[in-house]
Amino acid sequence: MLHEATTTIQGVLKDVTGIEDVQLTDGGEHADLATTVAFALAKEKKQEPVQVAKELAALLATKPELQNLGVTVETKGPYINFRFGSAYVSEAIQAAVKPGYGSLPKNPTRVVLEHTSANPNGPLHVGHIRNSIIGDTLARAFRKAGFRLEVQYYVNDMGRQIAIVVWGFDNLDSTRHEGEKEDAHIARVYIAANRELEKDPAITRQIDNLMQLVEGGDPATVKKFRKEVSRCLDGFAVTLKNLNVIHERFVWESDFIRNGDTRRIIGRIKKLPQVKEEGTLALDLTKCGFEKEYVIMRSDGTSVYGARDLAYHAWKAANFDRIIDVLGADHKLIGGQLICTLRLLGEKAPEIIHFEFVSLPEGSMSTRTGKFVSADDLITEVTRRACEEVTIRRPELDETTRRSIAKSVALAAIRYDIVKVSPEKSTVFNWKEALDFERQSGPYIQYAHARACSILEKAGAYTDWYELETEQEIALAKQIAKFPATIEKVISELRPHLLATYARELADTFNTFYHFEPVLKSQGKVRERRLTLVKAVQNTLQESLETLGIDAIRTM
RNA sequence: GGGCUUGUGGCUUAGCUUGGACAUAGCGCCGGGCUUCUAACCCGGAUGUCGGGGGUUCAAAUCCCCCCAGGCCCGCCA
Repeated sequence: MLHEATTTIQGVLKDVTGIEDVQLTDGGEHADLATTVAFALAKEKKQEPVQVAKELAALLATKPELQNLGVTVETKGPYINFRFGSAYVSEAIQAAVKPGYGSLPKNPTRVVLEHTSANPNGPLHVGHIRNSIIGDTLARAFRKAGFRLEVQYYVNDMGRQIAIVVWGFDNLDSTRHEGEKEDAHIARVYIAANRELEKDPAITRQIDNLMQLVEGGDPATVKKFRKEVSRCLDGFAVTLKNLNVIHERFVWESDFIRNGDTRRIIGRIKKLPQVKEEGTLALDLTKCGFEKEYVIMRSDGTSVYGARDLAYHAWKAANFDRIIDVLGADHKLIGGQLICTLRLLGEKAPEIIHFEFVSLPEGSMSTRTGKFVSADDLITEVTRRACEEVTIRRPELDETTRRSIAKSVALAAIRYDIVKVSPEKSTVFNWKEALDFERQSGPYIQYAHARACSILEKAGAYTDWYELETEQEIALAKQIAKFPATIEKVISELRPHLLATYARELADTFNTFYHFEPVLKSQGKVRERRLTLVKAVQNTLQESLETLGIDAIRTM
């Protein structure tokens, strides 16, 4: 809706001004869309901007494209303002009441999206799930935008960390505690092993040996690595399911050793003019602005992470049209090196979304030292708090229903709290905010949706009526009309937090409407058009919430 | 030391890519609203040198330069 109207206005502006790409801005309270093109034209024509705007607006008003859309043009000083008419509003509502509103036409582009990919040496913590939630929300937006998408988790199953875990299981007391979750068990052994390693650095040699054995394919060692990594992934699966995060495929790093892909890509790297073979195998990437050389192979002949990651990305490039990775900001340098190397090899490079770190008030999180808040603990605590809240608000409901609502509310609180912040901001984890279910939260948006559901349920049968009248009705409809353009923007800019902002603003607008415009108590056409509008907002909120990976519950 | 990045009312945060109309909203604070469609809500009020300083421009939170502060990175770890 908004997208089409914007394109039409831009087209007309281009015809009239001759300027190729006239930017339209949100008009705020002045208009639905606005342009400041008069400033630039004024300079060219050596006239006053106000005068130029006036003349331009008069000319624009005669254009049939705008008249057909019902767009009115006016000026306020040098600003040219466009306001959409009733046709725009009623068309928006007609579209918005239909299931699947906001979906974009099918797109044949095959996209692979990698996210989370945490090392399997301990449970997912609140830093890791920032990755999961950004990635999963983006994945949902891509699906909604019609793309063919596969979501992958890259399992780093042969890193040093895993060797340390395996060493711990071989050499330390590592019996699993009663009821201990697998990933928590792995972390406990990993932390203990690191303590030993600190006391006795000679253990490093045993770790190196394990790494050589696993890369060489020693069956007993490979089996041990696989066993512990699998157990950790079983733990992750529970956490990810609770967070409503979905991966289509888990891709194991070691597979790229076993199937020969790593060897082959190293062969190709050796032929590059930038290669440096001096004990290690490395690349000179000064061409891309990197001073440090990029090491691919150790002097003992084993590959480093970068080599396997190159093999993985070459495989993705061969099977998909677009590659998107969600990675922590600590991967910025190696991400750049990876892209540079893939380009040198003539391969498609990934688009990487980096997000900044989540730390604790007392400092950075660290699996190695056991300083972290696990995602499981977060889920448990937020769910407990949600249960209390539901019990206070809805004592008449049975326990099963209350628990079910609390679970959805907790998920909403966690996912929304994380996705609403721009990825480039580093954050400090805060229990008070995590446990807040009020404004600017997921539950707030769920509540607006449940409220709309409640009205519709009490309304009974009505006939759709798309002609709106009052200021509040029209404001709400215009907000609803922005949804498809928001999905489009999320995927073109790879910024899922825009959807979080949108959904919250839609809930705000609806709540204001709710308090000023009675629906069920109004009569005749007014009642019908308001019910139609409530249906449209309910559906748009539902589609928004689902794209955010949050349950659009009907009562709470 | 070098690179990347962030800095917006007491706290959290949008806007910055694409410069324009009084800088967005929440928490907290002050005042008001539940016999009325779900108050996880709404309405009103106070609170800002948009880190600091230069520059570009008719116009800068937004672009450029310098400085300050925080985060991340600079490994034959991943």
